[in-house]
Amino acid sequence: MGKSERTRERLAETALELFERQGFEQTTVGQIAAAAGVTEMTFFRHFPAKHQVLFEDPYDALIADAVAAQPGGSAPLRRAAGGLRQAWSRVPEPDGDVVRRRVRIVAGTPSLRGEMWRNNSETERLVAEQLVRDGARPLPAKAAAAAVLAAVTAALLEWSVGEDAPLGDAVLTALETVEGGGNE
Amino acid sequence: MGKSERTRERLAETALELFERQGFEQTTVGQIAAAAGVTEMTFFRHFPAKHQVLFEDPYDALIADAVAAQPGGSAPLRRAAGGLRQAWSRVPEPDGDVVRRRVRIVAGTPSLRGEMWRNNSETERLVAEQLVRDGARPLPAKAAAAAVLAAVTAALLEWSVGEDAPLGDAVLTALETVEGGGNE
DNA sequence: CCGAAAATGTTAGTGTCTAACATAAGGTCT
DNA sequence: AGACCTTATGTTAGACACTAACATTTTCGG
Repeated sequence: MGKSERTRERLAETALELFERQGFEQTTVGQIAAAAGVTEMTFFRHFPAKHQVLFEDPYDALIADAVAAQPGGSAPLRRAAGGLRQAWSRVPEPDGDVVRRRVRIVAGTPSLRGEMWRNNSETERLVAEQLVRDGARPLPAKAAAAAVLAAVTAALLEWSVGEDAPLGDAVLTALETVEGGGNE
Repeated sequence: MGKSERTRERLAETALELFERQGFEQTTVGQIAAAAGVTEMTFFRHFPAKHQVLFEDPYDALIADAVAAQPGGSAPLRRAAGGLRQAWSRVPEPDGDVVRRRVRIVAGTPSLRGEMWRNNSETERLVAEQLVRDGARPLPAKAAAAAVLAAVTAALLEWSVGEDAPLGDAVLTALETVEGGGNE
């Protein structure tokens, strides 16, 4: 394990603690760096922006693949939802509660919610692309991708502030809401 | 018409032109202010942030009301979609092409897409609240609200970059995609 | 025309983030 | 172990978005 990874780890953990204690906006990058024993510049060498300490998800490719693996012929929304469901079943329940702590910060900070969405938009693009490749028109493809990802994101945010219901349940409920939404 | 409104108008128009010509990120607030014949400070007196020159929508309340007016008893997603459809029918087709020009900028600037989402989150909250008031559980309510608004937003973005199909068509297509998504 | 209120200007500062260059720390090979 | 190269970190300087406090001008009703 290189020195770089250790520093990165230390910065991420230190930042999370400070955010929890005094809020995201009230915490300066200088404080994080000092508390981790490095300089401000070093922080930006490891994370391109302050908020990026909270966003490290390699799920994008996984989701796009799962969408591609969905059976063709059904409606875009159904394919997208099915893909998300399958991708979800392959990912282990989040490791520790680090994910929850991070999302909790995001949920409580408006500017970070915006960042989360921006983060999602790459995934959204990949999913929509897959749907188009499978015969959907561009607009329905994008609408379906956006809707499904928004629902899952909503589930994630809701889960983070709740007590300790499993994340899997929240995600499934959200998917059922969009997918089976037409009939009661 | 007070002087304040005239200055605000001038700033918004000047900003839009500069954004179109050289991009949002490449345009500084100082440039906008100078081109409009005022100071940087004056800009921030009229708009709390640089990106806010592009976001002036008073639709929130309208949408929430329309959702509230939906017939009870059906699924959250259907109520939300119906509300959006109804709200849409009450709003006149966008005035000039100023809306399109603005959204086009947003569509082409990742950080602004994030801001757009953050802007939507208030509307999302109101819609979800209405759904809960009408008997839905919190999570399905939030998922439905997020999904429907995300779909409409996707339609808006797609419309802005397209040639000149009517915005109404795009919105209806997006709503049909989420609402009738279960069956093909 | 006068005076209060609103609009704008000035100055100074904080915080995020970038770029260029300088130093230190790590490991490799002989 | 010691020279050597790579990688991690430090330093300095600066652009830009935004805020706060105070000064100045402009507008407008009486």
